[in-house]
Amino acid sequence: MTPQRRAIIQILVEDDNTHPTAEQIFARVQDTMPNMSPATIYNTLHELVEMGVLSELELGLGGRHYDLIMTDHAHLVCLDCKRIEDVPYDHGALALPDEQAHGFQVVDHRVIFRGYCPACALSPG
Amino acid sequence: MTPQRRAIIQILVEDDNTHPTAEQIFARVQDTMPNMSPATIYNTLHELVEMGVLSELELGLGGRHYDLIMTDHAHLVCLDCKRIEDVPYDHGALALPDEQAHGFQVVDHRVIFRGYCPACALSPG
DNA sequence: ATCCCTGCAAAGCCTTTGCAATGCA
DNA sequence: TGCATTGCAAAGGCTTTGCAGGGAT
Repeated sequence: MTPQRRAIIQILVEDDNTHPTAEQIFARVQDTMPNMSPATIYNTLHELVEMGVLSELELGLGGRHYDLIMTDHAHLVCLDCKRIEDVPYDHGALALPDEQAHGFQVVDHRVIFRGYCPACALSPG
Repeated sequence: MTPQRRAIIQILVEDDNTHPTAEQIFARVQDTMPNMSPATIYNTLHELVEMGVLSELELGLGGRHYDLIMTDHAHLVCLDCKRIEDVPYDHGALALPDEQAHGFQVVDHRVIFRGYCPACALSPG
């Protein structure tokens, strides 16, 4: 547990629910540790994912977002401005029937709702 | 409708359910049109997505996969070998309650089941 | 003749890698 | 002291852009 890792985790805890990308985390961490390298960010994020503390999300927005694992939830994304919201979701609610599982051991599933946020629904573009 | 577009569409129709990436399509199209440029692939795919013929999938596998829109289905991915399977899924089955929608106009949602295919479940790594 | 599409080449963005130096335990 | 971690710099993969040539209508 190094200062670098503490700083990264702190950003994730403070900015919970912004779902930052590695790049955004990198940008923010510059404030306190201006010469942290990208490699450190990526290393740390991967380890935290490995440890099960973070989840890495691909939401169809063209980047990888990192999310502290707090509770069961799905994501709601604005296809226009890329805003991301958490929504409550019970992962027990949806199961893949055995006969459709192709013999897979299913470990989890993810749900993404896509649409337009209030602002973008009014003025598309 | 140019020969290039026909070739790309044909690959998608023939290889339905392999969910190729742009790169994979690019590689395959070389067989018949060796000097098609990447730009053409990407342009065409984007247009087809725009037209609603294809959907672009980010499945957490680190690339963008293209899928002919035939029928309602979800995706099942192997976290190890990255195999992708279609599974039947009724998109009417899951709805986001208004009070959780943050005012969004929800247009659709996507479901990804994650797990390990039979081969990878036996010999992980 | 016009306009859209193509190929080419280069740049771009994000991420990963290799290696030497650092510093934590 | 020893070993994991860091920073740096460079490379890598994939995608996008700009521009000029070419084909189709």
